[in-house]
Amino acid sequence: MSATNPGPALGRQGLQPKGVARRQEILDRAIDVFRERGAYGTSLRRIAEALGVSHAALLHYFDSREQLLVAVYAHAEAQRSAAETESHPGVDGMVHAAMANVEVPGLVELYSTLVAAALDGDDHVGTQFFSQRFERIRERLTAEFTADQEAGRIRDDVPASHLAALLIAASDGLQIQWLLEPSLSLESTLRTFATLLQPAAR
Amino acid sequence: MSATNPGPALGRQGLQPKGVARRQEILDRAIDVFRERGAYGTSLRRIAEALGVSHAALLHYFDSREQLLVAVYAHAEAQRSAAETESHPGVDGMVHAAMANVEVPGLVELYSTLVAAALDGDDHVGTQFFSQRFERIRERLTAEFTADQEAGRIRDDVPASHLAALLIAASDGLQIQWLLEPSLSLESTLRTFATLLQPAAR
DNA sequence: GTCTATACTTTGATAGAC
DNA sequence: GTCTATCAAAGTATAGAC
Repeated sequence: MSATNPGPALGRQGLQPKGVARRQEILDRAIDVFRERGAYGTSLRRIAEALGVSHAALLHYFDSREQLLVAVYAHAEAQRSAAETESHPGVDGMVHAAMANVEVPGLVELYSTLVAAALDGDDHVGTQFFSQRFERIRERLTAEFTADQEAGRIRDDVPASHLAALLIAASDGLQIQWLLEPSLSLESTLRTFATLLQPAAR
Repeated sequence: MSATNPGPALGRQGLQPKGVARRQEILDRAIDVFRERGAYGTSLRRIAEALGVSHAALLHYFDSREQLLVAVYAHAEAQRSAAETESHPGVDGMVHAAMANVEVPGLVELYSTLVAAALDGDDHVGTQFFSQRFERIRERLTAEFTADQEAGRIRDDVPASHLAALLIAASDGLQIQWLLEPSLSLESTLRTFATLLQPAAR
């Protein structure tokens, strides 16, 4: 998971600089709530209670609960991916990100919950966010894989775009499987995917 | 996704044969509700309304809403996987299953929602169900891949168990990405995974 | 602009009547 | 076995204090 731009529209529009700053405070604190209690029992009132404000106050900065949750996830992702993504490109970066994700309690659960909600037919906040997020990461990985193919570092008999989508899917899916069965090695299983990309030996 | 045994404990215990039959009726009808409205706005009262009963009646057969939803998913999965899985083993079976899943409105959303909830720390009904489901499918695929490796049909320089977990993860993740971006080809992308498994040519 | 107070609606769940 | 009644919690929306 990575992001270079948290994107706009993840909060109520037309806020003053002071309001934007306050919104950051809310997001910072809200993340802690998820670290403590997970994503399940995290109602607006719980988050508000942890912040020492009323739940209605949160809706002054976010149009809905879902918008707040998406903003929280985007904020958490942006906090790390700045340096993380660029330092470890390709498969290696995904391995590092995946391992970092599963160590933050509630983060994968939050991600999975929001993605599931984004699949709903109606237009949710999450639908646009995660569609764009998937597309952005696919494009970045496709470019990297294409370069790898041209340099002969990985096999070139498969479309780079397919490899990009597969790697994202594998990373997301393995994080879930690992949380339900920690005995399987998230790292080595993901690295096996990298092995599959090696050019036909000999 | 596959299942040979829907498993027990997906409904209130100690029901009479007549009650079990009624529970099947409820599940059959509940699936239709998901086909029509998706998983999002599917409350107990909505399902009950479609059945012509009160929401409290549903809770006579299921301990909670989540238990009902898990039973609905297990029922939907069992309906098809009986013949589906055995006729198409290995990667081919997963491709068929994935393509069938995304064509049932709300099914992937229901699956993703329940899996996300199963990640919660507290013991949910879904936690046990999906843990066992993942383990069962991983074991089946691992056995198939191991046989393929011994027969020289796929490369044997990677653990079959890793390939099993990767394939499940890729299938689950790609279904989600496809629902958010139908322009990418679910089938050919998944088949690319099969290509990666081919033994080192030449 | 920021926030509290308050009320409205839906929902999951329980208890007890028939 | 099913219903009605009821409850607590939650998301949402509005009015108004400061």
